[in-house]
Amino acid sequence: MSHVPQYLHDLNPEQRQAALATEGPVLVLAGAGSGKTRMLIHRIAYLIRDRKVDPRSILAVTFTNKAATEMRERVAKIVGKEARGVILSTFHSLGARILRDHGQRIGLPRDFSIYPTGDQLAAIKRIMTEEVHVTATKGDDVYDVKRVLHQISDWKNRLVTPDEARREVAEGDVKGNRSDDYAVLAADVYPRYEQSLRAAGATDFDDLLLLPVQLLREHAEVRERMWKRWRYLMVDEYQDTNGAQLEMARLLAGPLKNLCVVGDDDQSIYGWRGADATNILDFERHYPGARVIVMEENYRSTQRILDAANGVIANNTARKAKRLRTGNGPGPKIDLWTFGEENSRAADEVEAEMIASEIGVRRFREQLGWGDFAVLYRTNLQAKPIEEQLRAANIPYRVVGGQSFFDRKEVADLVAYLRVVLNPKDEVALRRIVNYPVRGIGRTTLLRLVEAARAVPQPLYQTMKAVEQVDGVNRAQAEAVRAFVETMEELRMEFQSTQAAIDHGVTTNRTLVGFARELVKRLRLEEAVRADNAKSERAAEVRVDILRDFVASLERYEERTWASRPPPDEEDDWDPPSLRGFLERVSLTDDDDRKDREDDNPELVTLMTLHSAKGLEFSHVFIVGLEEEILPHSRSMKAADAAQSEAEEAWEQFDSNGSGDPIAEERRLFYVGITRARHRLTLSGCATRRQRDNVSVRQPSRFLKEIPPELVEQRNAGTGVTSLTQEESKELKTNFFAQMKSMLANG
DNA sequence: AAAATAGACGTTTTT
DNA sequence: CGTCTATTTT
Repeated sequence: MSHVPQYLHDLNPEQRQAALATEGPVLVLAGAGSGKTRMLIHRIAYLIRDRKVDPRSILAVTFTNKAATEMRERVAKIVGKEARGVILSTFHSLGARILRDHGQRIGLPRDFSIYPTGDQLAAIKRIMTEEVHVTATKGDDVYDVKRVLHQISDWKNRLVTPDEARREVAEGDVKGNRSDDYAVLAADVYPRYEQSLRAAGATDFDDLLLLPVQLLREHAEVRERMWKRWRYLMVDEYQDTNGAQLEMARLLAGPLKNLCVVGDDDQSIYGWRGADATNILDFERHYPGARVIVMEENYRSTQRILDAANGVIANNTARKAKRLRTGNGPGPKIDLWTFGEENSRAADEVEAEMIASEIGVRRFREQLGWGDFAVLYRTNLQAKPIEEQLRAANIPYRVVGGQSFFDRKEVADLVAYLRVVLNPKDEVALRRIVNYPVRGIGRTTLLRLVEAARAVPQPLYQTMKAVEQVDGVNRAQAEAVRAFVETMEELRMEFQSTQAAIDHGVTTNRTLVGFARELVKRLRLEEAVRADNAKSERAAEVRVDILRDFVASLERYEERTWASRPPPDEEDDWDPPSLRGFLERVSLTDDDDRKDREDDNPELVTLMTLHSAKGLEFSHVFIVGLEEEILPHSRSMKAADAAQSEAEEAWEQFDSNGSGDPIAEERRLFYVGITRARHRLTLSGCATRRQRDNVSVRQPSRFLKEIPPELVEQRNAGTGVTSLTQEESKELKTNFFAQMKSMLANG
């Protein structure tokens, strides 16, 4: 360490320390905006350039593909094309990769399917009705499929096997609470669900973590191979790891333990998905002798914004004490806006309009681009009024997240066909397409086929191939099934020869996209889409375009994969385009093509949830809907209440600061939102809000009073009449504003 | 088996 | 309110 390379002078002392600490376990507690990505990039560059480490022995895990891509680009800027060898991926993609290469050892086919959430629900629902014999009606409080799935997913994320789950439930020890009907039901469904996944040659998201852990635990040769391959591990956003990811990191780090984890316990916002902030808090216990580096210097925000953030987060106690500081100036005060109804327009509409016009004015006065602005909200629903007002004001915007392109019915149907072509055992996909487009294979016929398949048991597709041996299927129906199987068999053969040609480097004109187009044509999928939308010509064309867009994304995948082909001597990490590869991307990276295109355009106002905003920054940030039941969300409030009354029943002290406290997580979410802002932060809330067809009265978010009042400039917008009587609405607003004021006074 | 009509139902966050 | 679902009708 006698001489420090030039490029490391871009780092501050803590960042540099972290970048240079390449050997052994390292914990980097990196506050928001403290340049942790920058540190990681330089660390990777240092390993390659100065420690002469083979790039291929470096593995860096991030939480989103977007973060991984960005990191790769930035590393490439320093070290050039050598960056290619570094594996940068998400835990889930890494898991998929390990399973693809070694999953056969635990009985998983190479071409396994990945069930997205909708398919998981479909599978569980079927098990509930067919096997457990309970009525799975959506919304039914006792048998809500989603809740069952959530419980199973929670077990899987904690590496709890079906047997252990059953025991857990029997002992009444589910999540520290006493077990309820739900857990009992879920414990009943869990083993059957696992069985159906295995029978279908399928995994779900959770399996992409769980199965690699199983594989690594049980197969020493695989473990050792990984250890030999990856000698330097980095995990970003470590506070968001769940039990399975914790274990996967441990197994991969092996005896060498060159594991550098980076995170911020204050930004742990995925508890609902099984993430456990205790993982980062306990790192030093898990890895004795770990080096700990704290990065508190913030390069992003003004002092006022940081003071607000610090003020809010200080109310959480189960945390590593950190206090962000910055050399940036104080900056403008934080705006706090409150809205009431105005001229009978709902307050949330007024709020949205105000934000739209403010963005317009600021852009003009401060010479900014649209891309300098972001509007953040708790739930995707809240995007709607904002979108409407931005559109009305002719402000270009993009909405990040929300329902994915791949959840669109048109796309999901085509994906299902591709999945069956690749893996005919994939029953959820098969059932989705068996009568789409309509081909005379109805409910009854399907039921007979399923019964026959279960009786053997064998995959449904297998039974369909031998349809004439199934009882109770008449000739016309059998003919329909036979025709379907025949088409699918032809398509499969065609696919297999296409894939084989590609794999063997035969550069004929055979492409996957060519095959997909043929499939669409042969099955008349575009016609089917038009038929489904017969009422509106326009809607039909939009949907057909979506379908074509998806096919085009396959084409881009193929082109890009060829383009990224490395020189022959390092080709062992590269595979030619494959349908399996494409489908894997489709399920794990929510449509990166589209994101790439949008990110290239900086001239758009960004709308997104607080969750999606993590890791990003904007000059001007608006956080809307700062009301009780939105932030904190009503669901978290209910969960907190439930936890509290349970504790009271058990005569225990309710630990409102435990890292599992739902309200504390909501507070962190707010903290994440605040710290996205570089220059100016605007918070807003409504005194009333329209929901369904009635208007509800709102209370200001409790988190607002945690911001030191001297940082805030308050503005009350909205006067005039409402659909309520003038007096009522006036009173309502007076109350709201009075509350707001007293909070600020006491705060 | 498909279409049409009535009805319920719900609304967190996402790899 | 508007989206999806269940039931009924043809």
